[in-house]
Amino acid sequence: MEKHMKMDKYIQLLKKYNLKITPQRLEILNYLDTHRSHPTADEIYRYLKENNPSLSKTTVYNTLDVLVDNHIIRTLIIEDSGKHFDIRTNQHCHFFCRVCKRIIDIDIKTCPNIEVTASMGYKIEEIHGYIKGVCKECMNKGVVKNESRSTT
Amino acid sequence: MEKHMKMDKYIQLLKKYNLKITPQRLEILNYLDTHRSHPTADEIYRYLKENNPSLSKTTVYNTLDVLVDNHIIRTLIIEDSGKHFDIRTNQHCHFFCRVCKRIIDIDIKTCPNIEVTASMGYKIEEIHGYIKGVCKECMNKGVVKNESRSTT
DNA sequence: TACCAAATTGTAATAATTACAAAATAATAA
DNA sequence: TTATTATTTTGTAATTATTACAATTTGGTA
Repeated sequence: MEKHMKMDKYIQLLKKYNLKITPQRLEILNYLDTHRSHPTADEIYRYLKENNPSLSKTTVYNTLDVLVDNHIIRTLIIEDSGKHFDIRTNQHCHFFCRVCKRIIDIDIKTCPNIEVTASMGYKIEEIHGYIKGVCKECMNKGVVKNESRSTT
Repeated sequence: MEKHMKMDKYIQLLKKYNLKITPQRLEILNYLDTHRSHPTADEIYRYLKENNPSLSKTTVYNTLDVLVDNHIIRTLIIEDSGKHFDIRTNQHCHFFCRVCKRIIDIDIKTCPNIEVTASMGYKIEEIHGYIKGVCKECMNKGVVKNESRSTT
């Protein structure tokens, strides 16, 4: 998709939520849409700072907060390296590879345990599933042996 | 269980993993075993400091690291308020109530998606399931309405 | 009982995030 | 098009959780 088409998409998105349209918000949305590696606020900041030296880190944090509050993006907390952000809001979980450090999207069906939990009287608003281990690419490189030990 | 019986249990546990037996480690294990509310390092520190004013926060962090490395306890990352620690290492997931802020253990069966992920070539080492919403007690107090909106 | 590796302690440093106030700007109405 | 105003952006300072590090102390063993 061409850049101005994408920007138009983000403008519509912001309008839908009654959010003001600012160049900073558009660039941050574009970054998240283009880089689906689940970046941190700092990664987004360092990249966008290149073409916009007056960008403030506070703006990045504020914008991400606003996007999360409006459910346009999701927060991911993996390990303790701070928050990561995900523009995919459909049902999926994450795999963190301890070798290559990537956070990989895993598309799954809703876990039956969720239904069980709901039926116990809990009001469910967010589901976070996160698996840690070694991804298939790193396994194929033979860095790690394959006796699965599940530390639940 | 009496205190000296419990302490004996922790001594055996530390011995099993070839860890030196120190009063600090015993007190931290006892705290985690007695307070299963998934405390943070700081909560543990502030409590134990009362009876042991010379306790250092670094010791609490070091000890928790050692216990995690030996799989005696687990780390939980809920929201962004820092790490929480859990002495239960059997298969379960967590529910975070956004009203009362408690982290509640939910005993569940292994999610079938794990098996699917493993069969795709991923080596699975840790599974973290965390649901956010409103717990049944807070729901019963009527603070929140019950139209479930699942933000997955 | 003496030794030594490991653990504990206190302080200083770091990293991620938030608070805050001043300046700039987007949306709206005249 | 311009003026108005609420919102957003910016930069700096503060905060919080955590880690680094070196000196001191201590648990386990010979």
